[in-house]
Amino acid sequence: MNDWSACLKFNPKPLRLKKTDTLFKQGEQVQNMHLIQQGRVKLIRHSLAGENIVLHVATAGEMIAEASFFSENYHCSAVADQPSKVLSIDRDSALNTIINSPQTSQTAMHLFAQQIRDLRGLHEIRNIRSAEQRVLAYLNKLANEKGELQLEMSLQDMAYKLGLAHETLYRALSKLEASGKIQRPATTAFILVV
Amino acid sequence: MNDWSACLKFNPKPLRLKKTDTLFKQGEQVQNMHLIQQGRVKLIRHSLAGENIVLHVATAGEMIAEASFFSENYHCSAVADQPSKVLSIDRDSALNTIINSPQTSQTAMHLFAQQIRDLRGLHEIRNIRSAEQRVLAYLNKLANEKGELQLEMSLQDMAYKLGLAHETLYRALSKLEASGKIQRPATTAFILVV
DNA sequence: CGGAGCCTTGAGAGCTGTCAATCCGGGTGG
DNA sequence: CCACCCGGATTGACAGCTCTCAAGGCTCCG
Repeated sequence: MNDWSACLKFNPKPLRLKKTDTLFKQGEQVQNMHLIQQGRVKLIRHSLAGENIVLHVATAGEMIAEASFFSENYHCSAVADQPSKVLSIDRDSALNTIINSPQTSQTAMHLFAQQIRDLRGLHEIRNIRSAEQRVLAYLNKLANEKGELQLEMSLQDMAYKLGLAHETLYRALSKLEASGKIQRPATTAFILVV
Repeated sequence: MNDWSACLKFNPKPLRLKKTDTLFKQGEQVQNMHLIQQGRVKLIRHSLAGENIVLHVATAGEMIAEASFFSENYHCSAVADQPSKVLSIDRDSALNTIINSPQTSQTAMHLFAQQIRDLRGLHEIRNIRSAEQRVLAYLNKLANEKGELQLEMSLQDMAYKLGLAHETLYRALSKLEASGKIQRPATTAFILVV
């Protein structure tokens, strides 16, 4: 759903993370922003009681720490939940670039607006009660004009995004396929039938 | 959750809408952005088949048309679903202001980042399966440091945001009150008990 | 006074979440 | 090269929670 190519302007550094690798820690000074290209990163807040609250699970295509963009310290930690590829952007230089270049400033706002639209869209889809209809709406959103779709994430990630138990997603997909509404050339590839 | 005071820089015009009043129509040229202060506005897309798809229901505190910020035409219509108060900001002047003033540019990005954080937070709360726990998490998020909270929307709106049937929300609130976890001085006022 | 919209509560069906077991493919260490 | 392990994908069974449908009370407003 996202096209981060515009981010190339910000001179990103590619990173590779193994599971449990830490991207940044709560309280540290903000140095970078990150775009997740592949994998899954958990944002965790350590409470005083020692509990770890999962604030967010960021998946491929998401930008993290944009909330920290204007803050001096990270207010949560980021830990890879899977082997992941991340683009890292130096925050200060990005901030300077944005401030000094109206052009770049617009680009940045585009990215933000894009995220907002995506989140709203997902929110609306999650208001659909029926698992089958919800899944169908999501596939429709992601598919190209031919109705084809190669999922860029695991089915479990998709289930998470849709707010479904993964078992429920599997069953919904089976039913959709059985009723002929979709075809599955591969596990994570789909074709929507009119 | 939002503080739009920063928007005063953009010289907003206050509007009042009755139910069914149209804020803007799909296809029209984008002229304004809007902040909803009170009420509820539906974003509707008119499909070729003549169906009206509800893209989003925006409630108090939300900014709409920021997706259209960089687009020439509205790609959906906005209709008041309730008597509403809206702040209207001239899009071109806002755009100019933002482009020419690094300071204002940052303000705008703050607003966007804020929206993203809010949406993510809501998303995470909606991953909580139990209605009771979900409601409690939401109340916690909205309450002040004393645990007090005056809801700025109807319970039905809250149910919508949480992805619950309103009946389910009523029941969850009753149970929370019965078990002593919250108190309700008024229908839409709450006190969280430790 | 009447209507509209919101709040509330009841009853029942059905869908979804949970628990469990199995299969499968890729990656790793021996 | 092979056995092993881990995580994802599937499928089954079942309980329980949430949704839906219904009905009634309440408040605000014309």
